[in-house]
Amino acid sequence: MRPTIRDVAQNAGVSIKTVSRVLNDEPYVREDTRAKVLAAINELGFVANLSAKRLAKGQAFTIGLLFHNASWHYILDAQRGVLDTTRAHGYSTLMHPCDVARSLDAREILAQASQRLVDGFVFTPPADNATQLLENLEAMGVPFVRMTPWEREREWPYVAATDRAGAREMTEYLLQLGHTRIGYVRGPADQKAGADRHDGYRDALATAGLRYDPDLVRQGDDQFEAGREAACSLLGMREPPTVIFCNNDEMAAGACVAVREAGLLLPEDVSVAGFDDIPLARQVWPALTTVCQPIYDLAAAATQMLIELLNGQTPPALSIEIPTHLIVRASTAPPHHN
Amino acid sequence: MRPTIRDVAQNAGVSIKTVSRVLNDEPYVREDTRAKVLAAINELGFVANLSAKRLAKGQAFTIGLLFHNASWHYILDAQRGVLDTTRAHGYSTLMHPCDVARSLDAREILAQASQRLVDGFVFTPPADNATQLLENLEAMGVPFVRMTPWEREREWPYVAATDRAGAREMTEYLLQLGHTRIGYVRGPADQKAGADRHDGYRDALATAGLRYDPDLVRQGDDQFEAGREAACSLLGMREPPTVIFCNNDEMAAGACVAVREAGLLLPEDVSVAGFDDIPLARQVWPALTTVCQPIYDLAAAATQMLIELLNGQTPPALSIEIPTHLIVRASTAPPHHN
DNA sequence: GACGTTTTTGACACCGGTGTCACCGTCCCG
DNA sequence: CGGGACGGTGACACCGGTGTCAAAAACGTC
Repeated sequence: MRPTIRDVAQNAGVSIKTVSRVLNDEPYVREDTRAKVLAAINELGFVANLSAKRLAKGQAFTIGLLFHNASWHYILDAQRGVLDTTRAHGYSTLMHPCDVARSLDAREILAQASQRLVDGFVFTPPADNATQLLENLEAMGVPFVRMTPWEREREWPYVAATDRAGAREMTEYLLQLGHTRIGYVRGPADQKAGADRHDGYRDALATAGLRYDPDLVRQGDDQFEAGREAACSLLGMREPPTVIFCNNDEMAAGACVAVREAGLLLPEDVSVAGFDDIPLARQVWPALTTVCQPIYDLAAAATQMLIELLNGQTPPALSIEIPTHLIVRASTAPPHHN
Repeated sequence: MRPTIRDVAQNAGVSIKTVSRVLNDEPYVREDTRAKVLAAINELGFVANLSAKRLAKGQAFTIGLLFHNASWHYILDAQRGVLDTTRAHGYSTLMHPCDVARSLDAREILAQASQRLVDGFVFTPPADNATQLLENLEAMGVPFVRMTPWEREREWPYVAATDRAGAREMTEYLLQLGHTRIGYVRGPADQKAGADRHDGYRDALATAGLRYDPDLVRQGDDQFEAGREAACSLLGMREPPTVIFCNNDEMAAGACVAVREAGLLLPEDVSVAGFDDIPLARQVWPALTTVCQPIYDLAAAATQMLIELLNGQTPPALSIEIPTHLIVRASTAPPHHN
């Protein structure tokens, strides 16, 4: 049998409460008592039982990380950001791939909170269509932080990248290269981040005095295949765009394939740009010009904020925006004039 | 306050033990009693507290998933396989990115078991150099299953793909295309799976009556950059290979870039082949010829086996091999004869 | 109706920690 | 020297379930 706190107490000749004090670095323990207890702990090889602590404290010391689609590359970075932060605070992380918009999954999420499996949640996008779920969590007093921009009127905490500014910067760069017909592949309709990027694209066009042309815009679901299809459709136009800017890198990789399949040269005939800067962006040829979104930092910040909320502290801010930056690689070039 | 089992008992007019019986579908509860209890549960919105159950049962109902490098694409598939299986059995999964060969990380893994955070572990490769850790776990009575081939003399359970046969099949396919100088990029030296694949490569050469030429072999660490460097080195030889077969897809993607950078056509001048069939294999251009390793199934099988071990059952087998299969895409072609 | 067997139920200890509060011993001060 | 403040400690209830075991109820048999 593994030793318990009672065994340690007996071995050290003190009460269990005193052992507990030593374990938790509480004040009011004399130095020599502390030493006795530590010696006993060492001698017995005692390690505290987390389940007992959780029960007694009424806390799980665990946060749930919700994400939609495990095939999304950036999830790995988000996971690392969350895991590193929780670990640093002595918390655990419960991964939960799910679709927050599905009521079945929403019920399961609420159950995890009810079962005291987790103390709070970090949502990665897309989580913009789960108002009902969020309201339920709020009513249950279960805190959460979302990794996605959010309208201001709700006081729900979030951490986001400067999506709009990032997309504007990319579009300005493309305009500067000389492109005037810039194809755009949007993300899912229900995602605020995607909408913001789209707005950034429009901002840059407007500033440059160019008309926003809906014919140059396609809708995708952020997956590779959607990027390929959207690009294929854009390239099939009578007057196709000279560059295709996608809502994320995975779709941009798909667009690259579509360019190749159309028998065109990349980037000489058509340029392609992405968003996110996931590892894939460097692993395709030519490497993708993209907007770097520091997902690890976003995730770490979201987790930090959540843990502060759990500890009853007031985080310095309930919304954080982390800047993106343009990364120019080889998939973009000035337009080909024939 | 959330209702407890005592509230339910009071509301239903029975003892807490009877409520517990209903919750756990134990026999010896009269139908009408069960109905009364269920009604009370419903009325109060009672959900059992998992922490209490864990303490009482002395089990965490959680397994730890250990993996080395979160940037490896196949980790996502492995995660899904593990998560789906644990969830189906009412278990949770604790992700733990770590380097099992580092003693600091090994200590943390042992601590997780001591703290009763987890009941057992699934190891994803590389975990071939952690004998010390595995022996400690065995001594503590903490079960584990490894996703990697393993020598037979140790009775440690594992789940693996048919790495050797898979690499042989690929090499035979390349030979059949007409290649005779087949470059090979090995995986890390301490991984059994990599060694097996290398053996499969040699098997096929031997069967075809070709000499194994160490000059055509490079060593990589399974990352993109290593594949690029290895391929670059191979292509710089006086008589370079006509195809480069890599230990995994990520290095193969790197090799593709090296071919491009050398100003060569892929696959007309040089072919490239990978192993694993991760999503990346379909997202580069041309799509990679590779060996499909059903990682999801491997992970699910490993988890299933672990849970059976935890429940004191004897799994049907303590080692499982899951077949791989060749996937021919566009990155391979007959050699260019000039 | 008495009795043995099987089903159904409850009292209560227990899992291994934490929180509350009373108590003891010192020290300081008037 | 009495009394208040405070550092240090322990007794014990408590967190919310599960396991044990004995008692009660239901059932069948003669």
